[in-house]
Amino acid sequence: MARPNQRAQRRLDYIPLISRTFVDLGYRRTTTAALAQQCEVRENVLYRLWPDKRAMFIAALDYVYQYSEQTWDRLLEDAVKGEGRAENLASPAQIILEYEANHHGEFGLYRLVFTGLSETDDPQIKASLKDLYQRFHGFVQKQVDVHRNNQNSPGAASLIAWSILGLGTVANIGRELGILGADERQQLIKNIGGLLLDVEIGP
Amino acid sequence: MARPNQRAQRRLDYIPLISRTFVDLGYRRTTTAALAQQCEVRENVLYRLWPDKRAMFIAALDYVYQYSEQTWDRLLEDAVKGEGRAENLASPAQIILEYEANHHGEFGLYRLVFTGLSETDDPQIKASLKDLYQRFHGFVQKQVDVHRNNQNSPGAASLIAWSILGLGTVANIGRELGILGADERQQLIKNIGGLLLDVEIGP
DNA sequence: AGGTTATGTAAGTGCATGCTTACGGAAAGG
DNA sequence: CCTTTCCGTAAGCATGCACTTACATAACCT
Repeated sequence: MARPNQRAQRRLDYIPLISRTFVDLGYRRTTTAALAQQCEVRENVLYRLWPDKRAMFIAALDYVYQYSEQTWDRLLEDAVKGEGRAENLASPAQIILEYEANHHGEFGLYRLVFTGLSETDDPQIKASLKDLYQRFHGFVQKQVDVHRNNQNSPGAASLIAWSILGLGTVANIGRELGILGADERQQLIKNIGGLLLDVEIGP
Repeated sequence: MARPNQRAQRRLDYIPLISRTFVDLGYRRTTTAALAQQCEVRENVLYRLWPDKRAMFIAALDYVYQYSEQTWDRLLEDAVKGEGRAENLASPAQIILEYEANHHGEFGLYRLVFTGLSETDDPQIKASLKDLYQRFHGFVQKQVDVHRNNQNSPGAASLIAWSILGLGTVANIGRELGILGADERQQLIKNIGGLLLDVEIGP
């Protein structure tokens, strides 16, 4: 026997570059040649790590979401640490809203989702996208639940989480198209998002 | 001279079919061959009516949005007529929310937008999309303004309109991916949307 | 050392696809 | 009737692109 394969590691090396390419170009416009160039290898090197282009895209989806969630988690951890001395009353949900209001989806999560939504005839891509969105919604819902102390009707947090996802989505579309200014975007996420967190939902 | 051309009319004949194809397949997966087949003509007939595939897509965008807005306008007219005798207190905004809660974006407007968003490197497509979204936002904002009697801070209606667009967007994504059930979708648009209409926005 | 396997480089293949060209015929105006 | 312009059909072209094959080299294990 000889040479243990390091495919797992190499996948990890290339995935950020691959993700960036899919984010910038979209699924269809991303050619395998472009991916290879971005990774500074030949195309067939990538084909030794994934069976086809679709698999590369799915891996990118997974990576970008995981990376985003990790970022939010770290953000919350840091907030907890810094909270010792101050009268910081912000809930995790508020902290994330504040953060997202001032950042601009730099991971490209939404762009991947948009381009993926044009490929939902492919069962695997659709399934990956579904999984991503469920995790995303679940994550937000958890924060909403904590914020509200689970005190309201059980479905409320889910609805609010969806609404907040909607805010983020439309904020990104507006920015992408150059319609929504930075200040308006900020208000949208922070003010409306903040209102949604505390909204009372009747039957 | 001979034979006045009827290109305008023929464009009108084909655009619904072309739109449907773009909605179903997305921009990239829609081949000119598929468009031609759908219209029951040869490809080159379409190329006599539009300079290229992109122009066909832009025409489809325009058509689908116009059709949607027309539908809402008619809905409001009908509501006004039927209102004579009853104690119907619903505002136009509420009527549209109610309608959208029970329908499912059958015009495919959102699907066109999603697929178009992967083509925003093309200046013409981006410009068309921007125009569409501005009209869409303007339309919703107008309804919100009427509902609120312009009484609040000037920016409020715009923010609320964006939020409602967000609700519609995420509702369509959730449905597309099979995550959001019909009932939850309905609540999202009607209940949360209704709350947003009357929300008070502080400074 | 030697054999096995991963990795690098290069070229190529087959098909899909946006778009074009060529031509025969039909309709309308003079 | 005759000319001019539009319309239908068919074939084709050039390119782009996902994916493959072939082979040389370098790394690792026993």
